[in-house]
Amino acid sequence: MNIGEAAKKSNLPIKTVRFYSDIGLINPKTNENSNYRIFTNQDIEKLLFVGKARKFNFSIEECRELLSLYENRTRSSNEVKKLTLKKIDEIDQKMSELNSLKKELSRVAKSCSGDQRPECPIIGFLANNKKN
Amino acid sequence: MNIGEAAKKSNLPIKTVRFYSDIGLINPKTNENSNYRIFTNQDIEKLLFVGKARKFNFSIEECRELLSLYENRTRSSNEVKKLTLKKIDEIDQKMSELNSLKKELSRVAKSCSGDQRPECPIIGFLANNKKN
DNA sequence: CATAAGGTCTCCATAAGGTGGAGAGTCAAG
DNA sequence: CTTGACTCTCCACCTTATGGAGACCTTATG
Repeated sequence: MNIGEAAKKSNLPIKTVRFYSDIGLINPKTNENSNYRIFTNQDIEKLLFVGKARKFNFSIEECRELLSLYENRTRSSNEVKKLTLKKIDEIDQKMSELNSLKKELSRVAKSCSGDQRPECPIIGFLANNKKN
Repeated sequence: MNIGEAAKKSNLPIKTVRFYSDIGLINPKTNENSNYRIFTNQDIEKLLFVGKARKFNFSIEECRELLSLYENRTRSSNEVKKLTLKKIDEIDQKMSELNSLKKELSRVAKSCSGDQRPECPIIGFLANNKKN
């Protein structure tokens, strides 16, 4: 099938499918006459796989890795699990960063009267390099 | 002072200071002879301000806005507070996204034996386009 | 058969927020 | 004067796409 149908079936924008093909995440064949990309059902499966993995915050390179594990019938589930646990760790880290961020911002926001006067503890906080 | 000292004092990489200067976030004077940038203490303050705001997830454009509020002695604290509350909202949203992401990943990771066998529910999960 | 509409192609630009390197100019010390 | 350390500008690259231009292909219709 052509790229339009492939895009529809994989729920990805055409541009994205073309991009994934450009970077070799998938390798559709090429019609020698028209130069059109030709997608198989297997390509669609891979696109769906990648689409999902991307939604789950796996990077393109991780997707590439997962795809090769996906294709490798002799790989151990261990490798896949390791990648997943690493991803969970990253999410944890990100969340705790965001959490402390939020705490500090909430604190300064609370201390700001938010009125018409120019005095603002938030600005003071951001400008103060000595503490915090 | 020159850019090297400015970078040290503001705890930013030289390249970043130059970048901020290029995009007009700060506007150091220029030595006409050497073409070197000349930074004042006020420039350092601004750099520290931006450095901190960036850490707190304010975008460059938001930093630009904050800087102009910072410099504007007649602005109301209201405007600053509004920007901060918006930022807190964004953080909340991001956190809840990450949270559901983590839940799903944890679930599939838990269901994976992580051994030498190739059977892996994670791969199955990512490959399955029909449900979840 | 010609033409029009719609698909597809490649190439380039843009986004954010920088980072890295090349090659040239500047400055201060020995 | 030379050496080394700084700094300059300009360009490319990173990630993950997205948007448009201009050209080519395919299919349907008159």
